[in-house]
This record gives sequence, structure tokens and C-alpha cells, in this order.
Amino acid sequence: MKRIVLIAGPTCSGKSKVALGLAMKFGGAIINADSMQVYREIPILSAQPANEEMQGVPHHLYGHMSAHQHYSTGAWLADASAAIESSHAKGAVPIVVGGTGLYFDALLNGLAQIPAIPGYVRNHVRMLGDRHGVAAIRARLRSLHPSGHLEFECMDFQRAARALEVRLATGKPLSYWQGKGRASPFEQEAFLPVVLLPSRHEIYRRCDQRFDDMLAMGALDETAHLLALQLPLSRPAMKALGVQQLARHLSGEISLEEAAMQAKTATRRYAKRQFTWISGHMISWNTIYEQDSERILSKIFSIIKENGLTIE
RNA sequence: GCCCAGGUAGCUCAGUUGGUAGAGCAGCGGACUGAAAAUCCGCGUGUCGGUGGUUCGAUUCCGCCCCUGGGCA
Repeated sequence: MKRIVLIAGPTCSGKSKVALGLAMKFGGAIINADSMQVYREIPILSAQPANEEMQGVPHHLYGHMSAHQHYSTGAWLADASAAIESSHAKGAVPIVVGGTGLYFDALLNGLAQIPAIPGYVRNHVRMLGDRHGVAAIRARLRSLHPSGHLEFECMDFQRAARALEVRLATGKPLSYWQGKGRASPFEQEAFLPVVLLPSRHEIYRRCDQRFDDMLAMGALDETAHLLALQLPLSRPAMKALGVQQLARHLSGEISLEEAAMQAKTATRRYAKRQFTWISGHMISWNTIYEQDSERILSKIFSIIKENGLTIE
């Protein structure tokens, strides 16, 4: 059985660089596990590796979607699984790298086997939420439960909307489907999971620096082009960190300095959520606290040496 | 030098007719099964500029000092 190397970590932890180093040493193929780097219109803002940075190493699922589209965890799992299999078939070590915790969770544990939700049901539910708020979604959910039991007591409209669309489309509650269990498309033993965990202070420092770098690389122009597409704000790509802040600067509402400050703040909050996810979901992973990419690489090399890239 | 306005949380400020104080933003903690860079839940973190005085009790009233703005010289 061939290995699947996983490299997770908060934003700015140096994952991409480390993945590239690994791929060059072992003949690997890099597979993106970042929900924003899939959109081709935002290469700078989502920090996608540039072509000249790829060093001839195959990179999959970077910019393969349009910002017009609505990607999802399920779609990613299917794409990533296919990329892993084709890498194995070509004799390359698949290296899955990214910061989206839910994607790694789906890869490692699978997703509940829920039938696809028809687009009209999904639109109906989202429109209900947009117009009348979470309360309307919760009320609708409650009305579908004869027992009066409410699955979603919280005000999380995204999850409430998911529960409602599943209930409407399948006739069964979300908990029914989730209760049936789930399984990864791959053997657990195949995974070689590594999480990079530099200090929070260092991550924050690098995030601030990186946003300034993004501006220098043309993040403003990129935002202007994205805005010209006139996409609804609900499109995932419109929620990339920095887009809303730079949009407000472009419309004259705030200064560039203010926009940069707000974008940096939003990035720090995102990193904080990633730290929380990691501490709750990646406890058993090989954890590397180093900050220097050479030292990280040598640690991963020794982890790979111990575990091997193939197993019986 | 004189006059005026201020000095309260990391920042901007509110407030206490004298009983050790609260908003927004920032920050911190947490959740997470097909939007996840999303979405949601929770938490004030403080020598109330300093020092004397009055008082049972001062961040609040009074004196002096320090600091920051503005004005007059």
C-alpha cells in the first residue's frame, strides 16, 4: 500500500514550501487542501504558489475552479481522492497540503452518505435564510419534526440551512444520515499526517508581513477584477480574506491603510480558529513546532524514514 | 508664563448627585460531517495620571504636581 502524506497547519506556517521540498526529494505530487486556493481568480489573495515556484512538481486542485462556482467539501473529497489515486498510479507520492481542517477531516473520516441535494432545494433554503434569517429556517425545521424536537437550537444559519435542505430533499433529518456512520475512501494506515505548529506570535507576525507582500504583488488589481464579475456576496471566493476590506477601499469608503489593518485582523482571527481546530482534531498527528523550513523538512524526513513511503 | 479642555481597559470614549466602573472596536477561549479563509457560541482583561487633604469611605469634592491638546502672550 502506498502512503498519502498530509501536511496541515495554520495560515503562514510554511506548508507550501515544505511540501515542495518533500515532493522534490521523494518524487511527489502536491494536492491542495485549501478551500480558497481552488479559485483561479484570486491567486494572490489566496496565496497560491506561482508557476515558477512549482519547480516542475505536479500541483493539483490549485485554481481549478472559477469564482462563479460554489465549491464544497464533498466536491473536494472527490477531486482529491482522484488526484491521490492518479498520483499513486504514476508512482508519485501524493502530498496533500492545506489549511482547511474540514477537508482533512473528510479525507480521514469520510462524509455521511447523503444524496445530492437538488439545486432548486438548495436555492429555496438559502433564499429563505437571506430574506427571513435563521429564525425562519429554524421554524421550518421545527414544523417538519412532529415530535417537536429541534435539531438545531443554535443561531448558526449555515448549519441550520444544511439541516433543512437535507430534510426537504431526502425526507429524513440530517441526524438520520449522519447516524449511519462514515468512512474514509482510503485505508487509515496509508495516511502519514503531519501538522506544522509554529508559535501563534510568529504566525501573526508572518500574516501581517504577507498581506503587505500581497499588496505589493497586485492584490488591489486582483480584487478589482474579481469585483468586476459582480458575483453575489454569498459566493465563497468573495469571502476570501482581504476581498471585502480591499473592496471598501476601492469604493472610497476607507483608506488603504485601514483596509490593510482590517484584513490583517481578519487573518489573525482565521489563524486563531485554525489553532482551535488543530488542537481539537489533530492531536494524534505528528506535530512539528519548528519555525524554520529547513528544520521542519529535516524533521519530516526523519518521520518518513521511520514510517516508510509504502507499507504492507 | 497665563487661560481653557482633557488624562478611566490595548484603542476611542461613557459614567459614578462620594459606596473601587461599562460600551464599541481590538483581544482571549470554544464549537465544527458537502459555503469551512465559512458559520456560530462564550469571556471585560482596569493602581479610574501622581500625591496630599476633607470624609466612615475618594476614581468622583478640594489643593499641589506631572502629562497631552488648543488659545493668549
